[in-house]
Amino acid sequence: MKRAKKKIFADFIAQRGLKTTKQRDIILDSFLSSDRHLSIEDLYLKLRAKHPNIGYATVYRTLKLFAEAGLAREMQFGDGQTRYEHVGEGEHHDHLVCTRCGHIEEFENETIEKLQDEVANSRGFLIERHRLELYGLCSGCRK
Amino acid sequence: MKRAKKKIFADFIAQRGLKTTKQRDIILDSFLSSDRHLSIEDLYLKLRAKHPNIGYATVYRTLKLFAEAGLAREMQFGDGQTRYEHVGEGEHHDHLVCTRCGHIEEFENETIEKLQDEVANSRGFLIERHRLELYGLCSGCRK
DNA sequence: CTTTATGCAAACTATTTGCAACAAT
DNA sequence: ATTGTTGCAAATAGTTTGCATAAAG
Repeated sequence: MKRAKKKIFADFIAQRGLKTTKQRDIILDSFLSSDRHLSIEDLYLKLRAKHPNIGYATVYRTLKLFAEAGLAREMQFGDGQTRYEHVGEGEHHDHLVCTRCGHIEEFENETIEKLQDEVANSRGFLIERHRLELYGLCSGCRK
Repeated sequence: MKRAKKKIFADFIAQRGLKTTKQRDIILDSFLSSDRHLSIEDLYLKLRAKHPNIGYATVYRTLKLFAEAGLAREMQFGDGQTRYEHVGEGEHHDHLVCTRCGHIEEFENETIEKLQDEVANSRGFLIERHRLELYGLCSGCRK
């Protein structure tokens, strides 16, 4: 799966006439073996630990490339930190966000999606995407 | 209704030992007679037209006060602009956002809310609040 | 060789803060 | 008088960009 995603990125790079670089390899590798909702800063710090001379700008630019390649998606959970979440093909999910510890869980619910479509239809809206986030205390933090 | 909200704010101000000022009156008045999802910048520009010497910082600070007083709620729709929406007591609604013209509509759906609670319960989450936004083309922009 | 990528620092955007002058109580 | 408020400019946080140098094709 990590292999498959690397392939996707390699193809994307090739097809756009871009170049394979050491940095992109490192960043992709680190991204793929990280938490599914990593903030840019966290990824940057994680990278710096092993590769002290990698630049912040490169991380930003490379994450944008991942997004264009369809490997990642930019997300904001309102804490002022942009996160990139891992994207699998065609998959979609929503989020539970713990306001205390920051833990993020994913969920899917067919019925909710269906109801959303109904709402949109009744208003003449054509939905492209949506976001649904439930904020509160995770089971761990409730105690 | 505008009157009622002004009363709420006046009470809030009094009860906190804060002061009534010309600026706060002007900003509240302008806020109350604006679009329900106004960006800070839009409000600022609107204000500047009549009151050229009002400061950006004052607008920021005052809007935060409105939020604390329960008159407004801070919202982000991902375009880098913070908006403040009007809040009525106990009311909650979600949003349809047009990605082309920026139009924002509100909707409510009991069933979706109920399903959200179920999801949260099944994960042991205690929901404090949620956000649901449907992005796409509004009826006008579909043509 | 030619073109793209990198790292750094400077630029930018949205927002917040310090502070002296000012207004409300 | 006292305390909170304003407007400005400077500070901050997150992100983007210009550019000379370096690396990939």
